[in-house]
Amino acid sequence: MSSHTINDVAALARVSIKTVSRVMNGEAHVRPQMRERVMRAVEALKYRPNIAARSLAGSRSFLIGLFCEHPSPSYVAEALRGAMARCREAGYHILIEQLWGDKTTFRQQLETLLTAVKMDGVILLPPVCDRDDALEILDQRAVPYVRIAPSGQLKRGPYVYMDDRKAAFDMTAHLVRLGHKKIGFIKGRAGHASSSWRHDGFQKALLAAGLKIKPHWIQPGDYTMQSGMAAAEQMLRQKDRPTAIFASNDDMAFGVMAVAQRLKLKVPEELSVVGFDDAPIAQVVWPQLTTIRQPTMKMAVQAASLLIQPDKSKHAPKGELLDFELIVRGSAGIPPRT
Amino acid sequence: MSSHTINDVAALARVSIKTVSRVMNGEAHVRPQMRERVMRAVEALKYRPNIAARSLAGSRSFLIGLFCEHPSPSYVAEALRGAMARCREAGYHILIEQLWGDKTTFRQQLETLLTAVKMDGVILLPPVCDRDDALEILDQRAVPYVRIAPSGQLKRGPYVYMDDRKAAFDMTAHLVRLGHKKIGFIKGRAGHASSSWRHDGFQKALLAAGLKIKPHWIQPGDYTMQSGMAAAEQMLRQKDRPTAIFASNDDMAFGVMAVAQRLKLKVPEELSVVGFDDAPIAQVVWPQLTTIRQPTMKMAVQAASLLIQPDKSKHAPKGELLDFELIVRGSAGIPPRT
DNA sequence: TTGTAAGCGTTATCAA
DNA sequence: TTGATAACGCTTACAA
Repeated sequence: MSSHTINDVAALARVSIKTVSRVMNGEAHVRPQMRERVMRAVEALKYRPNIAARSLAGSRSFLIGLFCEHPSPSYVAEALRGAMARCREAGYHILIEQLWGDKTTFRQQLETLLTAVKMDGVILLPPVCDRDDALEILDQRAVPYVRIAPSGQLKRGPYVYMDDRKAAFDMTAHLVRLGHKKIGFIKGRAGHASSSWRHDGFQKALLAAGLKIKPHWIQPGDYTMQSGMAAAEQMLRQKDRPTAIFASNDDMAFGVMAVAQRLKLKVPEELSVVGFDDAPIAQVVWPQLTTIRQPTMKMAVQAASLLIQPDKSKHAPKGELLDFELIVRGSAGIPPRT
Repeated sequence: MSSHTINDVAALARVSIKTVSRVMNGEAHVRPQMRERVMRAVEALKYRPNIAARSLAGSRSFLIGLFCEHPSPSYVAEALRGAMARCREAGYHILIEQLWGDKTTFRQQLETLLTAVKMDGVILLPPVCDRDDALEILDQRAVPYVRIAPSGQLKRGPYVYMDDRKAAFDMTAHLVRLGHKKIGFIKGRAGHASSSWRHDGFQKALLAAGLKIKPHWIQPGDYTMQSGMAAAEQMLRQKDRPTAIFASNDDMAFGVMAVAQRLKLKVPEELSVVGFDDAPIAQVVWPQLTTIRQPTMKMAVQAASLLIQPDKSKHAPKGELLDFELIVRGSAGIPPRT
């Protein structure tokens, strides 16, 4: 019962271990007849190559690192799902690691990690994917990596992403299509690349629709529910208030909904609210939130694929664009008649 | 720069590789002087033992598996945090794996996994921790495991858990202390062990307080928000309605809150609502939900510890009890005057 | 207390 | 197209 080794398989198939190795790795130059003989022995013994031995002897470890700063955000779970699914197909495994701290701590953690365990590649989740020090160490050690939705350093290495600007554009266009002419916007945290992209998309869409951009309909925010509430207060307490509010993320949109409720403004009859992210809660609040969904799982699948089957061509694109999803739920409707 | 091996360290410290090995593994019978000489070399070269080589040669792999059915639930992230923290201290790493499916699929997945990679131990999260087939395979291969909050098979192997019955008892006592005499209860999904424990604790507390248990104040549920809404309808539409409702989990409590809002019953002024789990949303709804918090992170720390330093004593307890937390927030208050 | 030598289960080298 | 044999970096016996 104790697991068999390559020697057992070789003995049973009456070939050398090298031939078994060739078959297991799908190498060429093996006669079909031999291949089949080996496969039969493999099946019979339920042989599975030992990952540690492979890692030690060969150039592959069948281990892929997934680095995050914190495992709680829902996109981490999504990414995990995608990465695990793709890895399982290919016989790879996910080593999940938490990385954080100032440059010194971080560097030490990462160096220790990389020398202790050889990884065939690494998937970098936000915000780790935006750390210069991480990229520097990985580059230096020639550990392949793919970043998920990075917000900067786009020339540094391969990444998968979605177009925040276009998503914000489309969401705004959706509101316009519903008939809204007075649309408010709550910006994300200053300094975050996503903040400016989303804001940009919003403005482009208003311009394209020939709508006015009133300064007091654009409020600052920092991606927290509190900031969403504050921004909503500002916009809704005024005489000339918007009929729809586009918050740069879901948390702020929930803040808007809370304020609307307090002001006895019915959503969506009197005020449409839309967000960005599709947080799990978006389906729990009432009305459910119209929002943008990042294809996080697909991104992780893609990232894992890039690491498992590295694209040898020199012309491999640095960034792979994946489609977002505009999720229409109940929180946005036609504007009230005036 | 390319990572150094044990030979480099031995050469630099002018000792044999065996001595280096002894030092790295904290073995006894090494003179302090030697130990220090080795340590200096280790520091100088920033040497870290290669995990694959250790795994192949020795009895430890420094790999701990974390098995879940789905990575999304918030307790998975919590457990991940705990396990990663504990593992990092000890130089271990977390291999996270998704396991699911019918007996055949599941068995195949697990067997493949276990023969491919040697793990020093495995942490089993719900609901995987309650699968006979999982325990059977692990037992058979003598892979150490610790289950987190299992709901059955308590004699089969070590586990960490919290006392659901006592938690439900305490929560009920909390409502009684606030002055409630008419308390409704929504049961969890039939068949789940937690359902009966929680129900049991509730009943014990009512008895202890000398309060009546009215049949129509106890409603069935299945842990979904919908079932919570249905149960709340039943209880609140009647003349003689409870002043407080204890839902067996947070999702159902949210359902209760939604119904209360629809019926224009103010929470907590006219109706107190409490839940169980401390889901992330519990802090987002308004009023915030009074609930019970499982010490999931601590459980995972404990579980990892048990695997890293296996308790050799024969008297090792099968189950380690950890304290829950009763989190008092705004959704429960004193009952309305009649 | 220290060191030598033999594996661990693969892949890589190179000859057949 | 195949196969002996030497790594890979470490732990484990066992000897000194």
